[in-house]
Amino acid sequence: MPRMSEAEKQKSYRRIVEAASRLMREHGIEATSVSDVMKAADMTHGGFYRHFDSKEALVSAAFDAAIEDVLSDLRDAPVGPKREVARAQYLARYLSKEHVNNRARGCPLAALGTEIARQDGLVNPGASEAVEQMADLLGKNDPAAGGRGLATMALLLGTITLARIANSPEFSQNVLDAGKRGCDLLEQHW
Amino acid sequence: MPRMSEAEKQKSYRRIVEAASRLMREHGIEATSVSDVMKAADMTHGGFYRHFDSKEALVSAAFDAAIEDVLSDLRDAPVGPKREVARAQYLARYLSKEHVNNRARGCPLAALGTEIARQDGLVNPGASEAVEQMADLLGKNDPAAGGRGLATMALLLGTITLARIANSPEFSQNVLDAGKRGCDLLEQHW
DNA sequence: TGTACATCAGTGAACGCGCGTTCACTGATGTAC
DNA sequence: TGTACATCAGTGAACGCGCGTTCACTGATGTAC
Repeated sequence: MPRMSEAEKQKSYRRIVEAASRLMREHGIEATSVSDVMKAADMTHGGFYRHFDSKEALVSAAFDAAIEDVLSDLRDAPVGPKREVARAQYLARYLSKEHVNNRARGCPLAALGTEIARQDGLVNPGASEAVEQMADLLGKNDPAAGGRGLATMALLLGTITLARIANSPEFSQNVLDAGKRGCDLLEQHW
Repeated sequence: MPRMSEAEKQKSYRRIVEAASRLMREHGIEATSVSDVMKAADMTHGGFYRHFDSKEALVSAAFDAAIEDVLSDLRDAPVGPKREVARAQYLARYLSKEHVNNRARGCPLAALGTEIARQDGLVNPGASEAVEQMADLLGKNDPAAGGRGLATMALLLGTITLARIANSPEFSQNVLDAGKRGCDLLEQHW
């Protein structure tokens, strides 16, 4: 039945990136194979290279898509009180049980952080930019407080990681509560 | 020339665990093969299974060794003012450029955190215990402050992860400075 | 203490397997006239 | 508008490779008498 139309090709591309973004957050980059991704996108592995030069290129696209996925609400809220509401919502959602348990749809930095910190290739510039962007969104409201966004972000990221390592729901909740309190303190006293 | 004496076998075991602990922190668990580890321990891969049932068992031992490596100074300091000094030193070393750049000898939670959060097998109980232990050491001095250790730990972990993702030394240093200031605030106001 | 023998730490070839990537092929799509 | 042809998205077999693990083998170690 090939060949597909240009419009169909774009749909395929989006299915591939979406599947990769989900699977890699869930299982990690190395543990997600090109075949896994293509299966999840309802295709066979052979067609992959009509869309990407390499797995590495897919990783980069999937990471960017995940960042967009997770940051767009906050970024698109107009500066002012609406932004503040969006920010509070963002923090509450970030430090929730749902986020701890739903890696596939959660923050890609929390899902892949240590794996990305090791990669020297294509992803790294995108990841570094993502950190700056997210820190800006979290911290910039009082411009004197340069590092508050970064510290908040580090606390969020670390909290989710620890909450996911915790091997009981109670301990995991303790971690989340400590992270929340820490966030509040940073906000009040920075 | 085999077989080796019992004493030699124990030395081999320690070389394997030490090499694994170093290589896995540096390159990640999945990216470190049994062969890589055995080569680094000056042996061939075949002998590995005289010491471990599987790679998974090695991961567990290597993780525990890394935790011991990184936490023993702090744990062994006697409670009281000496413990406080050790704690301050620990924080300063944790949030240093050297720690950012020396993954192989650094905190295994910062090196492997998101990879371990995904593992359901042997490592997880050890990792969860390590979190509790480290949080205790960091936070317990005023016992009312239950979660302070956890929050501090999350902030440390997240800061190192972000500092390693940052793609310029300046940005990386900004992250470290923000983390330090955050730590101080948690300490003063918790 | 000396001898005979079982044990087993380490070697290196081999196993099946899944990985990332390539390729000949198919046939609908897009294009040129 | 219709026809002839090049393009190329997707298929599925195949590639070399490195993985975790197994195994027959070696010979020094440890043990029993």
